[in-house]
Amino acid sequence: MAERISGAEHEIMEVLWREAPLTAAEVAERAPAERGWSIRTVKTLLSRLLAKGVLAHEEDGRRYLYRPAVARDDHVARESRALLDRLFGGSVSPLVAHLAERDDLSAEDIAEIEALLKALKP
Amino acid sequence: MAERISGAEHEIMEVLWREAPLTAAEVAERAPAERGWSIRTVKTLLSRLLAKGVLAHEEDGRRYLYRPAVARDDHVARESRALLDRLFGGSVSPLVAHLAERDDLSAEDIAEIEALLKALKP
DNA sequence: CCGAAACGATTACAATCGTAATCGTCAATT
DNA sequence: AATTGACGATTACGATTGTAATCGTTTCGG
Repeated sequence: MAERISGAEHEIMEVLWREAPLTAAEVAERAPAERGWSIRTVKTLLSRLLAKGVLAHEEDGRRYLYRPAVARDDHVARESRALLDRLFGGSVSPLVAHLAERDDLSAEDIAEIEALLKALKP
Repeated sequence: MAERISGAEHEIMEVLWREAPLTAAEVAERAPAERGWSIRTVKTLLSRLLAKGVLAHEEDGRRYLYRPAVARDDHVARESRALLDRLFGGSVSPLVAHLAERDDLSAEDIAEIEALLKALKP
């Protein structure tokens, strides 16, 4: 497993992580409108995701019902780790430091993170 | 600008962000050994990065000296933002929450982030 | 019962990527 | 002067990606 998911494929996965199972047509309806995908394109992406093993399908008459075969959380964890490794030596604090330096942290972000961390200590 | 840098290209950029200017041969020497790249491959990647405008070159006799044309910080900021947008609704605290839930935060991480945030307040 | 619509499967095709090899040229060595 | 080696430029080629179109088959509406 641990198959690579491309950008367009990811958008499809987001639809199915939000709601599943769905038919191809339903996925197409729920896909981000700004991509302007034809139903054909959506079906191609669904096939590729099936082939990669990150989607599962069950037959519903002549159609398929698709559902995720990997948890969003697992995927998110892998992607996050990859970014931290690639850009920040593998740990989070440099990321936070970086965002702080670039004034990319709102007061809310700061408050939320502090609350989170406080809750972590017993 | 804002050209897309691929994975292999990124490794080349890391070399030049660390030390520049360098000749193609020097970049090849310093590239991660585990990639096992031939000098040809490194040269191809350098050309592509030049074409994308993220590297600059100056002539040194018959050779080129390469140096970054974009700051690592800017690149890192763009990549980080892209990940936060794609996976966490655009803000950092969900990322931290996610890592915390998955026990992916060491005590050190927590301490460092707290120190960082404390330093941010007036 | 027949034609149209809908499905999944297969095929298409250009762009990017990873990984080079070849080509033409110049310079240093014999 | 002829040869060898190093350089950048150009070309190669299969895999992946984005974005579909076509094909063969089934089903549904008339």
